[in-house]
Amino acid sequence: MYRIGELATACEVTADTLRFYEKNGLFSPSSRSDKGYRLYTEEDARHLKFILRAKAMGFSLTEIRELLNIEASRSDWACADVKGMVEAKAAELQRKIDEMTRLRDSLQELADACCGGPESAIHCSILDTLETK
Amino acid sequence: MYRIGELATACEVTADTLRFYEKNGLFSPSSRSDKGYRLYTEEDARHLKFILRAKAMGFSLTEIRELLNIEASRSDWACADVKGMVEAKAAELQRKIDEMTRLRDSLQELADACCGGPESAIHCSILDTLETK
DNA sequence: ATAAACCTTGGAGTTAGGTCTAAGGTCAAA
DNA sequence: TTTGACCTTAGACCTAACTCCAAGGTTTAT
Ligand SMILES: [Zn+2]
Ligand SMILES: [Zn+2]
Ligand SMILES: [Zn+2]
Ligand SMILES: [Zn+2]
Repeated sequence: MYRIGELATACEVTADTLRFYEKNGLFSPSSRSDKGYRLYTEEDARHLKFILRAKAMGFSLTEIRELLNIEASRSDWACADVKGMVEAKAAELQRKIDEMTRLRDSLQELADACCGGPESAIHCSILDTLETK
Repeated sequence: MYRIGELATACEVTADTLRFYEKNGLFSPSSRSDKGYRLYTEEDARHLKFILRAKAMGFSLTEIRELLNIEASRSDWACADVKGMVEAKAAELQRKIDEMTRLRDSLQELADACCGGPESAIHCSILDTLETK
């Protein structure tokens, strides 16, 4: 049995984060000590690692809650459901990547047009563009 | 002279947003009517458009405040300063793009390994990976 | 003259994912 | 036995960029 600080340290998060996850219905200790301390089992630890892996994959806590529901009763779901979630997330990420790429290109174009020299910015093409494009 | 709602409509933002920008030191009306209504000039409108263009380029309001300072006294700055800001922003964006691309690839890999079929997710490789990788 | 549409202010609420504080209880070591 | 490290709770605070509200004053159209 781990106490909250031990599990937190082991998983490189803070105890506050674990309490936050608990309050938000992602993850609770299997039991409490007689004085009210949270006690986590190895199984709880695996549970937390699942959450942290999903988070590292870019899932929001809300989405992780869905994944946990599926994981908790796998037989009620189809592979198609799970794959659908992952592909939707990948597509969402792709849209953001595209958007940011366009932005980066615009910025690079802006930067390329500026001489970048040490003289006064009175004639700076970047400011001119922002002012009047 | 535009009143706040007129300028907001013309620039496709809300009056609340303009008040918010004012409260945060980005942009104020040149004058007020005798009853206290904000009155904006054409110059103010250009000012706002500068802000909105910078925002569309991905600059935060804090960064836009800096850009506005530079724009307000161009001769105190060098092209190098301005170009530096823009390139730093482009680099920051690139880092985020790289991060998201890695994430997207991981998700795609996860999805590719799953059959995506209609049968039960008991054997689902996605959940297995999240559980035990 | 009155209703609709506008404007003012200060301040609260939103989202996401925590982070921190206060005030107190518990446990292990020296 | 007393320090120090740990734990408990409720609830406030943080960032970013708004968004909404209440309660009132003004302007415009009919
Ligand atoms: Zn130059
Ligand atoms: Zn320049
Ligand atoms: Zn399958
Ligand atoms: Zn599967």
